[in-house]
Amino acid sequence: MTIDEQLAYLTKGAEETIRLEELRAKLERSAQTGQPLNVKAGFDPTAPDIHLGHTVLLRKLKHFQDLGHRVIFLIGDFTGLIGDPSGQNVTRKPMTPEEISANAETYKAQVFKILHPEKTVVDFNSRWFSRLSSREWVNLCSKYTVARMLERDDFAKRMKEQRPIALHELLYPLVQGYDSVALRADVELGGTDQKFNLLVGRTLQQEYGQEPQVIMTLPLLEGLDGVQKMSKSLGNYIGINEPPSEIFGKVMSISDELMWRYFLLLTDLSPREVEDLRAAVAAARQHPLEVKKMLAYRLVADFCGTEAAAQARRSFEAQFQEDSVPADLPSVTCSLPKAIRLSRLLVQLRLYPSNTEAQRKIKEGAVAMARGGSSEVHWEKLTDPTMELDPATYGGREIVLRSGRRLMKVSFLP
RNA sequence: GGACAGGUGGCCGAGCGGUCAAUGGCAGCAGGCUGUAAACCUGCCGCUCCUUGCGAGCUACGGGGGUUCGAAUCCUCCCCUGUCCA
Repeated sequence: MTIDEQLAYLTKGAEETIRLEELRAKLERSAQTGQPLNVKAGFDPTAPDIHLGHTVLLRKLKHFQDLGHRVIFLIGDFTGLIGDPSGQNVTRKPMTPEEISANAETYKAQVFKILHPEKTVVDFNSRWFSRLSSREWVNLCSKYTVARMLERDDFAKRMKEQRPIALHELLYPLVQGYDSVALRADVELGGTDQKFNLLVGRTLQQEYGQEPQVIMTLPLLEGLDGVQKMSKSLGNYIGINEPPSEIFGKVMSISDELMWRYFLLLTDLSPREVEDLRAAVAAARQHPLEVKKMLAYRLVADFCGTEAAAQARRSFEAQFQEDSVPADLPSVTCSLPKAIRLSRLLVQLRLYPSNTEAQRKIKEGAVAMARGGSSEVHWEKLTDPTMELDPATYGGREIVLRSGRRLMKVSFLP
C-alpha cells in the first residue's frame, strides 16, 4: 500500500485525527526504518466484558496491526487503584494483583477475537506508576495548569452544574497522558469523549522531550436504545462473549436507523456500500428486516464463526418468523420430587428475578407453555398464579416455557 | 471555621404530621399491532408468604437518637454535596 492508501485505510471511520500530517510522517519513517509504530489504547481493569462499543476501537487497532504496527493494549490497573472519575462517592476498593491478572486474562480471551495476538503487547500502567516518587509526581503535576485542566468539558460542565469534582479526578488526564510518555507512544486511540485526555498526552510528551503522539478519536457507538452510548452499566450492550443467538437477537432488536450506524462502524463495508444499501431499503428494493439479518449474521460470524452465525439465524427465524421452537434452546433438566409452583420454577430458571414479579407476570399473561413438539406448536398462556406442576402429570415430560422473548426448555426427570 | 441551600425508589422530580410502597416524567418489563424496527394503545414496575385477595406481613424517603397514638414530613446530633465568606 502507498502511504496515501494507508492513511485512507487508517482514518476510515475515525472521527478526528490530530494531526494527519504527523501521522503521514510517522508512517513514512516507519516504512523507511522498518520500525513499527507504537499504537496505544487504554482500558479499564474492572470491566473485562468487551462489548460492541469497544470493538469500534479494537477494529481500528487491528487496522494498524494489519499494516504491521505494534498495538499496546494498556490496562489501567493503577488508574483503577486510585478511584473512579465518574462514580460519585463510590470509593473503589483496591483490586488485588490476582484480580487484576485474572481480568487481564479475560481481556485477552475476548480481545484476541479481533486483535492479532502476536502483534499485541499487553501492559499495565502500575508498572511505572507504582515506582514514581512523590517528587516525580509533583513534577508531573507542574506540567499542566488548573485552568487548562478545567477546560475539559465534563469538568466544565460539572463546575457549572455545581456538582462535585474530587481533586484526584483532575489527575486522571495527567495519569493517562503520562502513560504515553512512559510508553513512547506514536499513536493513541480513544473514543471521542477521550479527546481531552489524549491531547494531554501530546502536551506531556513534549514537556518530557518526546515527539507528540498522533491521536485518533473514534465515534462512540450507541447502545441498543439507539440514544445513549453502549455501556455495561446502562445495560444497553451486546457483549462479544454472549451466546450467538443472543448477539443475533439483540442486533435484530435495534432500530432501523441505528442499523446503518452499526454497518458503518462495525463491519468492513465501505461508507459507499452502506449508503447503497440504505438507498435500496429506502426505495423498497430491500426489506429492512433482511438487511438487518445480514448485519446480525456478519457480527455473529465475526465473533463466533460462520457456522454459529448460520445457526443463530435459523433459530431466530424459527422463533420469530415461524413461531416454532428453535433447535438450540437453552435447556435445563430438573427433578420433580414434589409439586412446584409455576412462579417458583420461573425464578429458578432465572426467567424472573423474584417470586413476586413472576406471579405478577403470570397474572398479566406474559407466560406461555409449548409442549415438547417441534413443527405444530401451540402456545398455551398460563395465567393462573397458583398453578403447580406436579410429578404425576409432568414427571418425565419436556416442556418449553416462554416469557416475552425468552424461551427455556425444561426436562423433568421421571 | 462561619452563613445559606440541598440529600426521596435505576435516574429526574413531587410530597412537608395520618388516607404514602410514596403524584408525575424517563428508563425497564409484559400484552396488542408489526418486521424482536419505528410510531401508537394497554397493563405492570420494593420483597416475602399464601387462602391470589382491591389479602397479610416485612423493608424503604442520607445515618443515629428523639417528639407523637402516628414521621419522608417536626426536633436534635452526625455524615455527604453545593454556593458565598475566611
